[in-house]
Amino acid sequence: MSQEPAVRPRKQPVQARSRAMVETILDAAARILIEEGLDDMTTNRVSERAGIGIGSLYQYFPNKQALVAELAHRHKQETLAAVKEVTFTPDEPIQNIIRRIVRNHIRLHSVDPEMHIALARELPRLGVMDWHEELNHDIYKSLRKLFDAHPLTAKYANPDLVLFILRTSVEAIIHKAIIERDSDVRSGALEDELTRLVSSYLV
Amino acid sequence: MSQEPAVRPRKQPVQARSRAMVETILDAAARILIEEGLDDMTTNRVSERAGIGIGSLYQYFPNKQALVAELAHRHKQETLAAVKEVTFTPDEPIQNIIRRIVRNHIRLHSVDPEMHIALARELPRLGVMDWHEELNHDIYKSLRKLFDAHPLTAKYANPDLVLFILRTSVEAIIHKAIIERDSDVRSGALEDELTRLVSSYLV
Amino acid sequence: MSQEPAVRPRKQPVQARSRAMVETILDAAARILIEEGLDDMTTNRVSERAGIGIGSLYQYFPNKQALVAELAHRHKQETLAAVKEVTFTPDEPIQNIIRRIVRNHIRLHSVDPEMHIALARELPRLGVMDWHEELNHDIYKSLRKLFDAHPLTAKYANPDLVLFILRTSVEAIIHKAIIERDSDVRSGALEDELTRLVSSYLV
Amino acid sequence: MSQEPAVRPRKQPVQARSRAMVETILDAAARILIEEGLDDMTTNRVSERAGIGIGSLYQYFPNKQALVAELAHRHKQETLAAVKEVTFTPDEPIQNIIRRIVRNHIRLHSVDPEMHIALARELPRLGVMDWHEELNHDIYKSLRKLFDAHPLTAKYANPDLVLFILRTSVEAIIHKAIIERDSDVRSGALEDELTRLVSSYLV
DNA sequence: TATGAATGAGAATTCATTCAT
DNA sequence: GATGAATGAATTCTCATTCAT
Repeated sequence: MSQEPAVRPRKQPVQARSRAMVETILDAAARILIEEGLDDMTTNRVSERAGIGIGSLYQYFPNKQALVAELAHRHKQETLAAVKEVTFTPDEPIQNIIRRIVRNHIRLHSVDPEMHIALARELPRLGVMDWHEELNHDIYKSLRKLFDAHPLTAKYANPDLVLFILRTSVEAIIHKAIIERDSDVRSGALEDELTRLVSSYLV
Repeated sequence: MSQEPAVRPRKQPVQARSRAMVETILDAAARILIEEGLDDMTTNRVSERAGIGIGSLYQYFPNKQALVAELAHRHKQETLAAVKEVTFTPDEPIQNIIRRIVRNHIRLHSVDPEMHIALARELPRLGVMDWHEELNHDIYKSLRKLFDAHPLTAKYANPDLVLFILRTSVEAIIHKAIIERDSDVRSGALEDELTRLVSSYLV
Repeated sequence: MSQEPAVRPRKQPVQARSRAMVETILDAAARILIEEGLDDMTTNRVSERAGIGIGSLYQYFPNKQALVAELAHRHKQETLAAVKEVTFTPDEPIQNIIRRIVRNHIRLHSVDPEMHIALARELPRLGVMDWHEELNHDIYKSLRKLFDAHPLTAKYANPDLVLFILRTSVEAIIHKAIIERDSDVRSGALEDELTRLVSSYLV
Repeated sequence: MSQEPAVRPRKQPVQARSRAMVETILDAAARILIEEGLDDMTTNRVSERAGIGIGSLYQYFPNKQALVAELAHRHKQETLAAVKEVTFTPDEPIQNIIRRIVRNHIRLHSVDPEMHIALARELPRLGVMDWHEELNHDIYKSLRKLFDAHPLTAKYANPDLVLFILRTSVEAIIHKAIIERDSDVRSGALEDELTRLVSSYLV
């Protein structure tokens, strides 16, 4: 408490420590969320597993909700980061375009499947219905572009509904296939079939 | 004890009261579940909203879990009751068959949409993943029959995956449409598009 | 409710029925008390096991406490009924007298050992410390007479303490032997040793 | 971190606080147990009387059972700590030996009589029948040694029963005398009489 | 800044007792 | 009288959050 002159590492990496701590906390939270669910993910257990004090956790997250929100946010970011916006030119064969969109979306779901499943399982009751939506935003934009660019749109009385159907089915199928049909995902069979589903529906 | 002329079934007061109480409890529970979620559906709040003593609730439901289970069970029964197994003859136009299957499934989800949504939101974390599955069983059986009866099957290398895709997409689309696109459901537009989706994919 | 003339058995054995009901209730209570303890002997369980309505139980016993009290009272009565006050003449060999006292007390504890054990286990916390005392009253009186009749008393500076010691030891030994050393009780070995203990101490 | 001159053990605040809290809780629990019994010793009342939050109680005792167990454990430890195993040589006058054993056992019961009484009153129904047994273990060992060392044993057909009788009577007499005959305990009269009881029985 | 002891509102559940039928 | 459905105070225990050190 008196004169500890040049003892402390100069230029204390406060930010670095903070970041590390946040990382540690989120890792612990993620593992518990995935393994035991949101109800058993108590803040005390998280801090314990993270090897830090519960007080420190509250230094970085004002409440449990914020912790979960950050978990979801991170997952979304990581996921979206893995996605390249699909671009195309109107004269490109539509099959190719669709296949690229589908492939992109499958990859998007493969980033951290465990977390994806856990969040899909736990978040609905937090009123975070838009979380999934946002993840779908990319494919939505791609499909939208496809619509607007191609003369297909004219064919449909209710293009909005068509888009809704495509989005929803592609999303649900991939989500469930990741959990239940891993081999089909890996083999490319899922990609083939989804491409066919969308293509045949659109054309 | 002998001739009581118009012996109206006397409505055994015991059973009648019991049933009424169970009904009251389940109604209260359902409303809270739908409006506020499973976490806020505490046994005390349910009894309070039902206008009965907490002890009475436990007279009929040994624990909270049993209450939720009965809610889910009821919903499943009511839902399945609304479903007529779709039958058809192989020479019938496939479009018709598919349309009937789709229509049936839409009706199945329209029984008590609020409860359907609430259960879909809350049950996953109770490990009741099979609940949705069971509800889908009917459409699954119909689609399976369609497969087996028609010479379509031969066309697919992986008929199992095709079936999975159809089931999942139809289910997810209807589920979400009920929530988000009520007008399309009512207008029949959803039925049209779904029929088209399945038809074009299968043929 | 109207005219059921000579249907009811004339001279309705109201009292008999009441008695039978009380008996049934006490039997059920006794069994549960012995087998599961006072905490698990809920009034509802008792009425259920007795095959009667809970309301009927409260017709005869104003509260749970009264039920336990009656159980204890009955046991005491049955026990004391099995005891013959030990009488003797001063010129009788003291060994014989002591043996008869001891034998009497052993028999006293053998009446309904299970209930005896159960009550000894459960009653202390109800503040019924005097229950055991009263049961000992008989041996106490016998010993007291022995003291007063024989010239032994003079020998002791504190005859009250001597009596206390005898009462307490005989009681405790028999009580515990009934539970733990059944064979010694039956073989008469306990009687022999207790007689010796008292005799050698007194003379 | 180097030379802090008179580094008084700094009294780790953590441990000190924890200990104090545990002590406070146990004190409150003990008082309620003694004064009102186990049934009225609710966890909330204990925490209230201890002047702490109920949550704090559960920080140190995982459940009510653990609290009672610790109370019993503490009492046993304190009691046993007060006892010096009685040793002797075979040629020592047996009266002396017996007197020392008796005296020892009396002291053993005098440690915290209120708690001793309360535990004896409440523990039986928790199935903790061995608690008293263990406390008696010391006198048992001493008596056993007396038996094995002296040629007395040969005299008895059933030495085991004799030992049982001695143990049970000495234990019961002391236990009850502490409650009912405090003056005799203090005056030494009890010690005298007990010595005489055992001596006359054994020789 | 990090800590973790302390908190207390609130959740699930039990059970002695009442009273309308 | 007999019944048993209904009651609700009371009990054990959890967990998000605070704050003194």
